[in-house]
Amino acid sequence: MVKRTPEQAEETRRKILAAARHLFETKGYRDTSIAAIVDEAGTTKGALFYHFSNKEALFREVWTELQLEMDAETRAAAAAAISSTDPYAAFLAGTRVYFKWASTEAYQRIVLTDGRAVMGLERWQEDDDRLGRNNVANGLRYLAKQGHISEARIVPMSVMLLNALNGAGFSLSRKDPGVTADNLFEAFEELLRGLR
Amino acid sequence: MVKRTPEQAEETRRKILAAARHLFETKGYRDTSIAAIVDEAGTTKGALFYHFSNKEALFREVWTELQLEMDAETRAAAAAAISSTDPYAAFLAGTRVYFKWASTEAYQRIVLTDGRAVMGLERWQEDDDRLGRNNVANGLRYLAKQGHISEARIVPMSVMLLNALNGAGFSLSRKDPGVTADNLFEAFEELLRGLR
DNA sequence: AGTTTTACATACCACTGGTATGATAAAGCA
DNA sequence: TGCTTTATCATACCAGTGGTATGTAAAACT
Repeated sequence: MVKRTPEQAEETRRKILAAARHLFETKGYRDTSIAAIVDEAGTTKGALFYHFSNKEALFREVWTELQLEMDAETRAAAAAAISSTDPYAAFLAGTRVYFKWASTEAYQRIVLTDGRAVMGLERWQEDDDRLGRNNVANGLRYLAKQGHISEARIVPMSVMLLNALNGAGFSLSRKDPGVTADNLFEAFEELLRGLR
Repeated sequence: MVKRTPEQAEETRRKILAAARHLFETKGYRDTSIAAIVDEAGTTKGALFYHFSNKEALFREVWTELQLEMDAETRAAAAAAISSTDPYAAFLAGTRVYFKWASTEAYQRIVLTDGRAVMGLERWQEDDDRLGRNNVANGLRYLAKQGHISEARIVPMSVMLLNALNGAGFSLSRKDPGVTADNLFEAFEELLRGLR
């Protein structure tokens, strides 16, 4: 049988995505061959190239999947932590969750490491802007309205703080001596609250 | 003629390195084939694989070359800027130079983007520690001795500040609206001086 | 002078991402 | 219901890739 019902087709597409995500997360983009993906998914190259135009497009879908999950979780955490006493609370809750993501091997491999190299810089920046950076910028905008940070600094600060968190994630997973998750995040909080 | 004098051999090795560097900088690791490198270098695959064990080793040499150049320049700038009035002066001078490097396409491609993806994380971290991060950590150690920053924060802060600068470099070269080199670096300085 | 070693050049190979073609069952239509 | 079309793959194939094996000539050494 070669033709399936739409539900069956959707299922094979899902299987391919799952296999690709698993392999990209554990072995990285370069060391994951199309053959390995379809093997793990239990299908063939024909199916893969029918559902995805090429390896890079498949990767981009996995990338987006991860980013959307991260985005939803951080936004939810920030929204849940809005406080009337501490204006930093919501922002810090969101960044804390992001930091947790940035400490996972999956996020590091797919988003922070391979993402930049595989997708061109242009595309990576486009999409990255929409998610991580926009969230940080929005958080900072809120703090700026309260007068805790300069309005003109929102953009540069959002870039730097987001990358600071990325670096913190790498540092944690590389087990730098004397570094823990709390340790790192407190340092980040100090960095943030130090802004005028 | 197939065998050359040692000087000639060193020359072809140099040519291969130069061609590889040029192509890695402009096209990236993945889009640069061995054939293209030896073509630009005016030699053959035999020569390349005689001088370098594989494509990754060749890349790592280019990577190290760039890092050493950056390292020398930043250290020199920091040393030249030591001031008796402002304890931050030397550190800021060094980071300013590093920021300049982080804004170039070459450094972004080779060190910040492809380096992580090509070399494994382990190797990248090893070498990165020796250079960029160690310099930042030393600068912070100096500030800590003067009491401008907590001793316990040196490691986490060095990671985060270095990555903040990397992000700033990307932001600049991507021409984020309302962002300039001075703009970004002033924000970085604010971030640093805000630390207790 | 003869032998060994260095510095390549060339031919070759397994594998890769991607394409072209073929096959078959579902869906649309008369 | 029968016929055609089309969606969903499976298979065979291809150009290009990083890497290896082999050949070879000049330098270096004894």
